[in-house]
Amino acid sequence: MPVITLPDDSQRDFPQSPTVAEVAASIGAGLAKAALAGRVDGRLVDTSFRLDQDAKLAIITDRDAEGIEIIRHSTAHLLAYALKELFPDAQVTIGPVIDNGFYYDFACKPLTPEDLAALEKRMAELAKKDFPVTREVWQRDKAVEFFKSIGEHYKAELIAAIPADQDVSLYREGDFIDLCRGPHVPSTGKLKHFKLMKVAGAYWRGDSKNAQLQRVYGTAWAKKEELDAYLHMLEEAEKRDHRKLGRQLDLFHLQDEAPGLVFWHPHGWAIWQEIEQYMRAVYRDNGYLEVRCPQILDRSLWEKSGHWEHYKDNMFTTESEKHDYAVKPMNCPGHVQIFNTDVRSYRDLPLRYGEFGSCHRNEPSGALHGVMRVRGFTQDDGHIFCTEDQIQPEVTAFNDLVRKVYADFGFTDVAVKLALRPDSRVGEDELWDKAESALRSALSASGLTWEELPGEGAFYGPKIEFHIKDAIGRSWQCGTVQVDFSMPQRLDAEYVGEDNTRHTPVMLHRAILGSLERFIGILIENHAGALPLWLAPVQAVVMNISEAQSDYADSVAKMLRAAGLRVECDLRGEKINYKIREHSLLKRPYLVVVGDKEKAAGLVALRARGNLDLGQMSPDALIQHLLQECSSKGMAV
RNA sequence: GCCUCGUUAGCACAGUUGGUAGUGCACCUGAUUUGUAAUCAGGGGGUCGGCGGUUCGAGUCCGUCACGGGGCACCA
Repeated sequence: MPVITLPDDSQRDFPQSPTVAEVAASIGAGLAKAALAGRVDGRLVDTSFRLDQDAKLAIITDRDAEGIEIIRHSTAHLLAYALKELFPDAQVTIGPVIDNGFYYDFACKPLTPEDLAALEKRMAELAKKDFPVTREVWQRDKAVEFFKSIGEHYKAELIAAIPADQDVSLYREGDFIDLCRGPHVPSTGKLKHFKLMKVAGAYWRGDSKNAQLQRVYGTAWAKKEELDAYLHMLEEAEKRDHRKLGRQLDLFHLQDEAPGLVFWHPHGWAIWQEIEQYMRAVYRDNGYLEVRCPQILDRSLWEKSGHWEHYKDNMFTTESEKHDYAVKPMNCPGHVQIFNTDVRSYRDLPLRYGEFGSCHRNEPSGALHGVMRVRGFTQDDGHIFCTEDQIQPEVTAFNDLVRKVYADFGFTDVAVKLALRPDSRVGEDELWDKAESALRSALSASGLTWEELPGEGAFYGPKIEFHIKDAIGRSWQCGTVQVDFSMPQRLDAEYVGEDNTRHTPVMLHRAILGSLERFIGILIENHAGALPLWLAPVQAVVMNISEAQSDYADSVAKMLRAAGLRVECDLRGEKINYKIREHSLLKRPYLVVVGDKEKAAGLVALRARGNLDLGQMSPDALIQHLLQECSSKGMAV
């Protein structure tokens, strides 16, 4: 007679072993209806699961995170069911849950958008029939045979990879049966708010040598409002697309003759310069020495650094007078060359070099995306040469610096990840232990919490990654700090220690913004093009109402420019409404209007982005207002 | 690089079952001198991505190449 303990610690006795669904029903009819699954002693199970001994049980509904995952997972199965109905020759493979939804990979003919619409319709029909979803346990070999017999060879291959002595669970709904660990919703009627998003190619087992499958992406939610909100977020993301805004706001362009390389227009370059000058001050105020290294270096150096062997496919190479050269894909070897030009003492360490390093990498054409992923980019790259004992304090200081810089750009939600040793790596395990624990203690010392990613580190050392969250909830990896024991050695960097013998320094690779191109793209999307005043390419537009005030307008613009502000002057013979509209669409932070009244009083009328009337003020007061907002890095609305 | 969907004026798009191209904005000219999100009138502009094919006839159908979007793979 099992005793079931519920999350509120209340206990219920049952005369015989109840199922999860029966326990839910004993609590209330509403809960019975809402139940999607159960968590029994921490393990997720179907509502049909029978509790034959004492257990802790939580009923999972769509208000639980697990509930939504189960809905998404079951919706993926529903998609497979619908697809097998429409295309009986198709083979199913895998269909996992992902952020906001799910996907399912199929071996079948290429799917069109019309196919997606038809699939979605069929899914809705199948859901409406409210088929029970039932679980069956099979012997592994029988399951393999069964899937082979119905022509599901991918599925058979997946099951064959499961140990022979292990039973497998299959789920059946209507005429469809699929291998799955579960749990699933009790019936297809629980699946109401979903949408198929897109179809794309994907490789079997994620390997480009394998067959290409058709991957259908979908989204699924517990409530209609959640689905609508998600679709709205996607629309919002589309509106914020930096490629579109880059053209509308005349910031940059790309063209066929220079794939993955950006032409920065005057307004885009103004943003760039503001950021570069800001970061230059960050270097200066934090003990970095700015340097500049050559773009092109001889092959022999790249061979020594290991790039020629490990990174050649991504490097642009060139030849002159029988010498091979490569355009630099990274700045680190150059910085080591500067380090090596003198005998360094332990007293010189830590030695920090910073560079706005322009790098080129021959990225695959399919990887290119606006200014976010390019072939030519500039990093706010720095390398710190230090001793092993200095790793921890240097990394701690860097953690603080990164978050301060992000805050200045308006990003306060920063996730930290620690990527640990990969299988293929250089260096003794002892060194890795030391490096990883130095990074961990640096993170603790900074008061940060972090997620660890085993196996994701670089071959030369572990790394911390900083991910910033933007205004619509998307996450972008920007900053990183990496410990490198290998390159200083390969490139013969040395310092003389306290013991008067030569040692190899440790090198920390670090970047805060990552690539300037990409960071500007992120800023554009984060602010939907309406950059905060200090970054805005044009900070104010002075405009006259009629020709009579053009001299005065011009003199106001000159005063603002003399104060260091980026200002345009619009003296065209257009109506003020027209000018306001045009400059508002260009997302200019401030519009300065002067008419006869302002001219006579020596004032200006100020309008801020977002339709805000700030009234009249003197040009001096305006300048104070703008400069103060710039220095506070005040955020755009 | 692979799969897929696209490519029509500077930009955003329309173009019905094949019958030698349209709309809006932008641009140019003229008039208007305007008080906080579009003044009026006129005008110019396209080898419909390239090449080949089917056809009396192709923006429209077929093939191919280039480029772009999305995804996959890649991202030291």
